[in-house]
Amino acid sequence: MKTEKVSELTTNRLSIYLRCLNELAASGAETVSSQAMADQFNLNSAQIRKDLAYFGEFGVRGVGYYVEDLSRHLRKILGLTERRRVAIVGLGNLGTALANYQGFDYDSFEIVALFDDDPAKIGRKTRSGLEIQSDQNIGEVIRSECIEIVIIAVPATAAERVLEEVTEAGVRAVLNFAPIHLNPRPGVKVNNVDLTILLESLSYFLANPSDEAVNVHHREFLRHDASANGAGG
Amino acid sequence: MKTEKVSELTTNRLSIYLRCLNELAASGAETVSSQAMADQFNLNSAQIRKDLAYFGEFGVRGVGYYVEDLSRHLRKILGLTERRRVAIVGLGNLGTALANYQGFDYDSFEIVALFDDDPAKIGRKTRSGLEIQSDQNIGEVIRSECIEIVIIAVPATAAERVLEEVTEAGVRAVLNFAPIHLNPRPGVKVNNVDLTILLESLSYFLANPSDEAVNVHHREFLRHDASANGAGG
DNA sequence: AATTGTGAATTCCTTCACAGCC
DNA sequence: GGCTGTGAAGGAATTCACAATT
Repeated sequence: MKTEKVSELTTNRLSIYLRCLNELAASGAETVSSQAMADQFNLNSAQIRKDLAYFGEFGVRGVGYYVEDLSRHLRKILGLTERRRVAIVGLGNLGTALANYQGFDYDSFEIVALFDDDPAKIGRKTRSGLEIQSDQNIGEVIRSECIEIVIIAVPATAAERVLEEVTEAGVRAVLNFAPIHLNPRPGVKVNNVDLTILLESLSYFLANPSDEAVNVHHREFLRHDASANGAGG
Repeated sequence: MKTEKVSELTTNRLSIYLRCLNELAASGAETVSSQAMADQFNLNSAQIRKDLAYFGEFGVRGVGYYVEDLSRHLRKILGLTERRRVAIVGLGNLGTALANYQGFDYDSFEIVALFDDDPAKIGRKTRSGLEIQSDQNIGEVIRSECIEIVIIAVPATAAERVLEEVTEAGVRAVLNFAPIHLNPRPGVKVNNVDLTILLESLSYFLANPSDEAVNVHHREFLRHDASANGAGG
């Protein structure tokens, strides 16, 4: 186990490995080798071993990794053993979709508050029964509800101010869907999903034919991109 | 102007520069220096100059870049001078939100078809008046409507098959929101938005306090992922 | 004087290759 | 024999620093 700083490229891959392990566990596999995982994602087995080695020695030589055991370790490393309270700001199309999205792991992420500035929306409830609140109260509610993660789904023009407010209230983790570069203060992390960049990247690809498309794809996936995605701030 | 292969990290940044130039143009600025742009996004001015230099010599020494001129070049490079026809597959919460999303540049991206496999949804129209079609016809419609980009917003279990079908129909650019790793065939590009990875990355950050948060943030944003990115696949 | 364009240096990330262990 | 963990090598992306240009 090393103490040097771990790259976000590495930690993002941990999520991918965890997903893989979940599937393996569901299919009844007891152990898995780094090579087997690497094959699934078209990446290098040494990279998987190295990624894991930043956090400990989880494998057994000659055997591989015990699926359940490694899964438990990764969940711990990723902080998924605690449930994080999440708020969504901006209940337009995207915000509403996210509020109703069934794909989150509700053991790890619980949406507990919704904010909007449109009086017509305030007081409405989403399918899950959660009520949309006035964004006048953001700071107060974030504190009282112990919200740790905020999803920004407001227009670009409002995003900066929202970030400012939630940061002021102590939030240190933000997922931003507004197509704008946000400058968080030190100690605050913003992950960006920038649909404009993602689409323009496809446009570039279509406009500039290349014969190495697959390799490009794989590299970018496994680095993210964070990209997340996409885009980041 | 070089002929070597351009990294996707570079081309994604072009989108960011273009957005910056749009704002500058709106504010009436005639020229801009790489340093001025770099300041806005907390990145290195040499990187901007180098990114641009892959595609030509757009600047004037001692002056900087002419905003309108560089903007035009970037739009051309990114293929935004042509309008791409887009389809969305899967009209759940997310797909519907995307179908109604107002943030796209409609000069460059036009949503022209919606597909779902739920008989209850087929025939319904979105706010924009576009009708949801049966996904039985995906291939046929993609060809007849000349669709170049497909947005996958179906559950993870269905994503692989959708990719297969649209690829078979000739689509080479895909934006995937399903939380699964897709293996596109050569010549097909898939950009991924993996909300699971993006959230888990925030969870990791919260679980592992570090004092270098801001730097990490900036680096990841400007590289993306990815992420798209967030996440990629 | 200011700013670009770029070779060189640096930093970061990935892959190789093998010793060590089961 | 098979597989992990990792030092060393290789490759890629960023940043430095300066010559070239207006």
